[in-house]
Amino acid sequence: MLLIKDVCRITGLNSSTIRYYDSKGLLGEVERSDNNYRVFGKKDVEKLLFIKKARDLGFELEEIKKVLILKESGVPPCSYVSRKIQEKIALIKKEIIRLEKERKKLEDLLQEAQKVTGCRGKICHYIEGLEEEQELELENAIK
Amino acid sequence: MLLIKDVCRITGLNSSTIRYYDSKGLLGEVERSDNNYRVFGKKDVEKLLFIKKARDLGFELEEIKKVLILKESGVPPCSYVSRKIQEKIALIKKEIIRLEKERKKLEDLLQEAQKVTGCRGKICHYIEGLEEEQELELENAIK
DNA sequence: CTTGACCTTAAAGTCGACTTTAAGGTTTAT
DNA sequence: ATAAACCTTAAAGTCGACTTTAAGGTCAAG
Repeated sequence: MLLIKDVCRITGLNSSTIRYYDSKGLLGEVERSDNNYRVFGKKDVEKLLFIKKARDLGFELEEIKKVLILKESGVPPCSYVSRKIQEKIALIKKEIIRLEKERKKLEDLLQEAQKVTGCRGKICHYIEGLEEEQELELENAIK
Repeated sequence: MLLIKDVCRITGLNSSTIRYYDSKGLLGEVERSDNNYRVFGKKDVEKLLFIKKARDLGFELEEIKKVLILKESGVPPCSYVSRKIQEKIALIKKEIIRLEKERKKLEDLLQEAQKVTGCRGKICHYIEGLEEEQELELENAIK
């Protein structure tokens, strides 16, 4: 019913992205016309819109593929999806904590380093953090 | 004074990583022995420790290279580094906000979807978010 | 009959920071 | 003399989700 450029228009996806998804097996069997053009139906468009949303939620193509395959084979994918969403939330929480630590580290560094007038440190005291402890170790290691 | 494996021991870096940094020009001119082995001095080890710290703070190799080159040519890299740190803090803030939105989105999705009993949606209502508005558009687009 | 707008595939390129592999040279100990 | 433990380079592989390129087939309009 639809050729690839129509599907691009409807979904907002790039034609090469759609072919890529197809090549990765996310669309199952896509119908072909006599001249070997892909012919997309309503189901295909639904799948593509689904893929787009799932990608936007941070799902990987492999995860999405699994969902689509479960669905295709009559198994409700909801529990899998629900679990994945919970995993993603957990990962995001972790990542936020990591970033907040990172941010604090950088802010502290900036604060500390700005107290100093002029340029200190072997290369740059902003990054080296003014420490001198490693000095001795290094000297010893070299000799 | 030091061969690469000694530098690995001191810095905790992999030998191929050190060679990689060298190949990218981060170490400047590294001395060579008669048999063409790299011979590292105190300065080189300092640079490598600096690179390690900077990488840990989220600096890219190209940024670090610039710092090292500034330093080498006698220009204090501090103002560049300070600016980069501020940029990184800004990026991290943005990223945290993005992740918090993402997290809220996923949590809302989970909450909403769990109200429903059984499996709804064309593929999975967890991801599709129960909406039906797009339905008509799609129907029209196909015909 | 040719131009332009479609469509196809396979393969390579992109991003960054490495890691791995292949093929080989050096040095030290046994 | 040979094995072990170093060292070297260039090139390819890795991760994921694409994008781009090259080379070519199809189809309708002018």
